[in-house]
Amino acid sequence: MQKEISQAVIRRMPRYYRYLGELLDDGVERISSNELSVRMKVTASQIRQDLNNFGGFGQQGYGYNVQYLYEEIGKILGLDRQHNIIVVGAGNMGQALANYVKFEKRGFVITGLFDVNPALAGLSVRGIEIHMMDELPEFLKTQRVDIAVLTLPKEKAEQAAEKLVELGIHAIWNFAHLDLELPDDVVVENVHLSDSLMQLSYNIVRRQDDK
Amino acid sequence: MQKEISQAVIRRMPRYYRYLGELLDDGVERISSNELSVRMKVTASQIRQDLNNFGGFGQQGYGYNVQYLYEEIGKILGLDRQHNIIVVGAGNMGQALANYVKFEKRGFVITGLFDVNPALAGLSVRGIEIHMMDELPEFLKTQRVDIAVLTLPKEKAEQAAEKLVELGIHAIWNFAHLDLELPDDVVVENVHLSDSLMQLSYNIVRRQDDK
DNA sequence: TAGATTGTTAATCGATTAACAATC
DNA sequence: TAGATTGTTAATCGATTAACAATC
Repeated sequence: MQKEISQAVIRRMPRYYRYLGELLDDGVERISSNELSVRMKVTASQIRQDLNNFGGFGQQGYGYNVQYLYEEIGKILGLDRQHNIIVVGAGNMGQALANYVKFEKRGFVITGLFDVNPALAGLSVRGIEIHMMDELPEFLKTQRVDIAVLTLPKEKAEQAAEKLVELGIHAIWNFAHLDLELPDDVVVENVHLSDSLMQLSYNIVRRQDDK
Repeated sequence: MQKEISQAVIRRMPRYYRYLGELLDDGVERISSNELSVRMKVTASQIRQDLNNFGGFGQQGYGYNVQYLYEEIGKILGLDRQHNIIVVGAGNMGQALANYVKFEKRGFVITGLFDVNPALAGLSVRGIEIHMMDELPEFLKTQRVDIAVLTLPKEKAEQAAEKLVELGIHAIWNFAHLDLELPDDVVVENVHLSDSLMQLSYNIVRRQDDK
């Protein structure tokens, strides 16, 4: 088992990936930690320190090859493989995510939508069928699912999460406004939109008070 | 001007608010930092340290009054006032957010949707009209807008953000997949969904590799 | 009053930044 | 080779945890 890498570092990796992708699009071939630090508004030291958690991707006197580093970070983030995704909760948010095609380019493929609302049964979003929750066991028997996106209201989310884990799901992208209590081997990533909005609100109020 | 409070602390405040709200719903009158720490899986020390950034809300030998603390954190987060919001980008994500009524309960009221796509002109979501971007100056002249939600694709987002700031917007909730370069007095809160998904992906891959 | 628990200071831990020897 | 820039160790800074005196 490799040494544990702090979540602070992990959180920065997608941002590096994004900037390197832009550099690649701009036809930039090599970049030094210093140049990159100016663009990204972080220290060059942090960039080198972060990358060296995963390996020595650079070369003294030269810097980093953009293409190579981009691909390596992609691999670190698991973007070199396909992730099959189901969306549990086919309301507005679930449908919006299902319609978002950019994820697919990165290997995140939505293969099914699920809901409890019978009014949605048989409908589909961008060609992806909406199933009822009771079809889930059969669905998971016949195909691999790597990630379940949880976009149910919080009253239904806890129970659905437990069901998902019971059926063998090991990764949940949780949009419900609660902390899921699940076994340790289940990976959960939370998107708490209202927390984010409150943070914004705090910063607005503070700016006004400071004046 | 009060002393600067770290963003690490701010990020935790909405979570305290959520747990206190649940306690309130459960009819709990008082709670000690220790009891709360068990529920929230953080240290009691951190709770007391965090809260004391804003004031002494507790009482020795008693703990914290749930109702009182809930309200005080609400005030800190600016939930005691109304925030008028416009959504710029009336695609799937914009419409999903406009349909999400829970924000309204916390004082975040969406008063208009904007887009550049003429096909959407005149339509409305949950009674909120979709305007064209060129109506924005007039709209902002006639009513107060505190927050602009940016749900445009990244190619259009930068320009729209500049326009918004030019027209007097000081707070942006940014869902576009880029870092906005805006003046210091503009508050930006980012929701980078693909970053979040990549973090999840990283943790999935790592768990598999560890085995 | 005695017991409980805060508010706050001090100690520890971890993350960031600086410095520089290694090396391309 | 000389110059540039990494990889990595050491120093600093900030955040978290522990401890305890203050006090309800």
